Amino acid sequence: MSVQERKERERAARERLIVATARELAEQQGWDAVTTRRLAERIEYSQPVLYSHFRGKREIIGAVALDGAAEMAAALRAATSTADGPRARVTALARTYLDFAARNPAVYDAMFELDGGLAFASEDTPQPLKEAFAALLESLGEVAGDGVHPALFTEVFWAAVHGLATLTRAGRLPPEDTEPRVELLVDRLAMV
Amino acid sequence: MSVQERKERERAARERLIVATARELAEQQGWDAVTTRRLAERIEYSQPVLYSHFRGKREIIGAVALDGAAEMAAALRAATSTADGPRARVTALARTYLDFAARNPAVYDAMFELDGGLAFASEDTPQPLKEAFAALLESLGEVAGDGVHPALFTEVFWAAVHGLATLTRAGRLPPEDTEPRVELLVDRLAMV
DNA sequence: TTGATTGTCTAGCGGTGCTAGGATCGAATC
DNA sequence: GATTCGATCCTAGCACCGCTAGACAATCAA
Repeated sequence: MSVQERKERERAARERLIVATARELAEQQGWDAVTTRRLAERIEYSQPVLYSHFRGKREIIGAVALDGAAEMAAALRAATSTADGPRARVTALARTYLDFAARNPAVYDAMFELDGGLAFASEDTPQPLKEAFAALLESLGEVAGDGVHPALFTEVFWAAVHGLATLTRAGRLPPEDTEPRVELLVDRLAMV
Repeated sequence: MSVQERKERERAARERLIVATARELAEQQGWDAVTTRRLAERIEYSQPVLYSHFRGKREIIGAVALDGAAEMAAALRAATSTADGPRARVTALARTYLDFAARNPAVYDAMFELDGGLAFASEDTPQPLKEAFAALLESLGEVAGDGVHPALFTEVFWAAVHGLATLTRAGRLPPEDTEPRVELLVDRLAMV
């Protein structure tokens, strides 16, 4: 019995290795560089091994996205917990969000730009994604304003920050003015 | 001399055909389906012909993006010109923008999601892109509010609408509540 | 009519995601 | 301890991708 358990442990470890390596490679050289061959070579197994863990490349991207979502949720929660007052929490939230996107571009892409085969905004949305959205909702709901549904407000605020993140990273917006943009956004949207 | 002119006309027509076909194919089956082979087959020429017009696939995407930018700029201008009052203009602008993105997803992707090799936010940004941004700036500058730089306000508003467009299309946001989102956004951001 | 130039196509390169089928290895049985 | 047998993994290969070299045909100038 113990033999089988050991095998399962090793298998789980290898799966984590695959996801971590994919993420690392994506952050280093972009997702285009994450080919099944390169990934297999880095983990020192042959290509088909990847397919014994994941249905295909898209599922690997999805796994990276889930890891990222959990990490981001934790970062957001940490940032908002140390700020006092609803207004300060929202500012910290926005800054942390944009900071995460800027520091982990490949992970952010996996979460929101690429197709990782994940379900969003439905019942079978994976827990880490719900968790990340809940972290947003928690702080943003406080400043939605009277008569505005917290979820609706969160969606709009999130969309705005997401837009800033992606347009900046894609070179559509010059990165220098990020801070005044955040201030303007919070100033106008948050009804403190 | 006339012979050469005819050839140039035919060549230009073929280039337009390539771009239009690429756009059509992308809207029908997504950009993944736009391969150089399929595209060549559709225009009834061999693959290398494409490379006598464009450096590669990315440049074809860029051409579609430029077409789309001109079209979008025209749509935005048309929408704002028939609305009266700054507030109504901004609402019309946002609705038209989201409508364009929803109706032309592949073109929108070419403009903002994919790499078309275009320069943004710099001197050598192609004219149609500048034009589209100018159309945004024209209406949004009116409602930026005192002491807020119009360009900064435009960037933030644009990012918000862009976020709504992409998150909705990627299934990250349910599409039903688009209208209340727009209203909330205009309500809060526009200082009428 | 000849020769050069322009235009286009066939064929092929190295790469991609993914998979079928055979080899190998380790655990359980005799 | 030898033998069976099933799980595990790898080699080899498929069809497709973006892109290009070089052969070929059509057109023009002399």
